Amino acid sequence: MNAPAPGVELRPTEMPAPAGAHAPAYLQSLNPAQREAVEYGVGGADGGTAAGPLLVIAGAGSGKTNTLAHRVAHLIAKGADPGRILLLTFSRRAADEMGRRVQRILARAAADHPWLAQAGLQWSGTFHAVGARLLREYAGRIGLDPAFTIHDREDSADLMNLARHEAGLSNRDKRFPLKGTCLAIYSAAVNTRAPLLQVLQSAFPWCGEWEAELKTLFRAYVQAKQTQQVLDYDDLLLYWAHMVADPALAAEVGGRFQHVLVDEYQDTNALQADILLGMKPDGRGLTVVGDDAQSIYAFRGATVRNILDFPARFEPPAHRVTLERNYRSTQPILAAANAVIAQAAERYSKELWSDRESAAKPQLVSVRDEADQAAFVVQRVLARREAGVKLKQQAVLFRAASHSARLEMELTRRNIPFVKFGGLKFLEAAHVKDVLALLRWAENLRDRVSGFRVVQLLAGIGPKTAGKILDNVCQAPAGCSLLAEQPVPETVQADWREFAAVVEQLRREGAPWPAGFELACRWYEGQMPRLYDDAQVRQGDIQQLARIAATYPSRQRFLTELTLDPPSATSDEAGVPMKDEDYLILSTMHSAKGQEWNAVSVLNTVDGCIPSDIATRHASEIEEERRLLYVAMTRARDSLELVVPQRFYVTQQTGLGDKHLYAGRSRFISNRMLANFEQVTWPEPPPELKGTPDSRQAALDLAARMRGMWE
DNA sequence: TGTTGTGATGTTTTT
DNA sequence: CATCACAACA
Repeated sequence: MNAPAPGVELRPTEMPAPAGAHAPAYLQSLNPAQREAVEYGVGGADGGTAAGPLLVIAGAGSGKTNTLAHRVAHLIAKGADPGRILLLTFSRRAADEMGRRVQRILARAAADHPWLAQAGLQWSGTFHAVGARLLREYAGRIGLDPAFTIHDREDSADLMNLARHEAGLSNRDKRFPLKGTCLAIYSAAVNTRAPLLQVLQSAFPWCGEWEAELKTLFRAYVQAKQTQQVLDYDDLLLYWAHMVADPALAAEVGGRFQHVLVDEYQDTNALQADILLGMKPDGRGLTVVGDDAQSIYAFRGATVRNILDFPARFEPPAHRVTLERNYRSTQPILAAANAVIAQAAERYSKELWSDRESAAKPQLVSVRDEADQAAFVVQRVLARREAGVKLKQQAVLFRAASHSARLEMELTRRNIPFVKFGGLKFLEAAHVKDVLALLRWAENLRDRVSGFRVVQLLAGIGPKTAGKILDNVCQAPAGCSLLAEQPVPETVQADWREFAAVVEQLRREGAPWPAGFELACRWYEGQMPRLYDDAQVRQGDIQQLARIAATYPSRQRFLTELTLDPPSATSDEAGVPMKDEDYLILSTMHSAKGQEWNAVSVLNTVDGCIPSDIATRHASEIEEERRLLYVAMTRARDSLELVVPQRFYVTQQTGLGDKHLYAGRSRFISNRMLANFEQVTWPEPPPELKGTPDSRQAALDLAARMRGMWE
């Protein structure tokens, strides 16, 4: 789908630092390329003056975060106003980390300029979080209620479903796409800014026949969101983009920020690119950083073209700096990772190198099945801990959240603490959503999805009654919600009155927080035993939520920030372990982005898992899976092992059968690459079998050869 | 009208 | 296995 990438010239990054460098002491630790990225366009009498656009191509482990942090600190040290720097990161976690580093660098610089140590970034976060903040501020001028609530993906899907039913699309003779699919299509169209038909043809070909109906549905969905004053994730970007498409507002919003810096630019989409261009049309003050080889969010509309085409979007083109020196991984690990990415259909001329010599190649470990895989990983993890590597410095990565189930059982059984990132279900649990729906409805009575959910929690109220109540409440004049006087069935009257009183109290002006949470909880706990058999277990989650709620200053902040930045980790026990406790990291490959560990184990390096068998329809999807494996491998500093179970169970199977598949090693580790790995079989084959051909191994080799015929 | 059971169907990654 | 659509019951 893509034209060949523009070549990125190799430049020697290992030149000695310029003699007699006049740079301040806090930049001495950087290599020349990094320093160029930090200092480009900064300087002169007034360092706050914004120079032309800058693109930093930063390979994995090339000190990208550090470089960006130095650039921010340098800008501030040279006179830029920290309150007028906008730093867009991929996650809240990344934003916090960046803020800490900037502080540290400034503290070092503060020896010369004591006032610097106080400077803190005020505008840093994800595109979505910054968008939400700007939209609330400008709400009055763009026709939004500043008290709008934000729907997460599931809420959005529920609203889509409502619209879907109302449009009469749910009972056709031919099956209409389900709510999740509808939302995915809508979201793809919004984020890629492409016409619906094109989105359908390229990504949802089986829904092509429904174009007209989908258009109708999306019109209804947008209408519903607007009357209810709710925004979905995409709206946070879409409204922002439209806001800066208006010249006057664009000048105002863009002018607030002297400098805009974007991290992980390879994972931004067309809408985000338009936002940046809207705010900084000539690119002055704009810095983007990323690595095309690590683009792994195409499923969310991200396009690697953003970073590839960035220079040419400006006149004169953006300045480009490439960071190729890797400080993270040992040379053998890097060689293996380079070999994997070298197979990519579209190659970008960038080859990472490291001077961290090591004799240890990454291992390709053959195990019998997933049980052995879990046992193997646990054994290795413990061995490394004995050797002094903290559990926190070790990570186990996998393609899909469910892949770690076996390992989690084993860890629990052996009392090894762990924290799992990605695939979090905490906010998706029905009871957590119930409580949030109550709070969100209290925040915004027009939010139909929340209201619909919470009202039906009462015994005796179903969809029909709930619908009527919501209609009445929405039509009531502002400020008088008439909650208590709803036409509920006789049997529900008492319960309803109690419920209405709770909502009224939550809505009262200046209701204290987190006392409001307690109030909502107390009511909800009364309903739980009736709703769930396992109310006891679920109550624990509610208490967990209460602890989280208590850390926010207000209900609005709590609701907004929880949907935009849900707790990223779960552990088996309630809550994240104590900070000083040691625990093993489990993470999806996606959530591992930007992180690094001393030791990394990759689970299920098997065709069907990576690449995922549901992502092999399109060549471009397979390419993304390849980059995903590359991202996983480049997280490792000293030790990397890819585990290949010869046999693994089909995760979702009917009944109690032991349906399993024999799958080969991931196609991304081709035979030619085997020299980059040390091949290990675990457990070690018993001595009497050594030398005799292992039938299973032989069979697999043949299979590989069959596949190789078509490479 | 509301709740509960049955059979069919999709199924990853995340702001 | 979880969700959805629909049919049967309270």
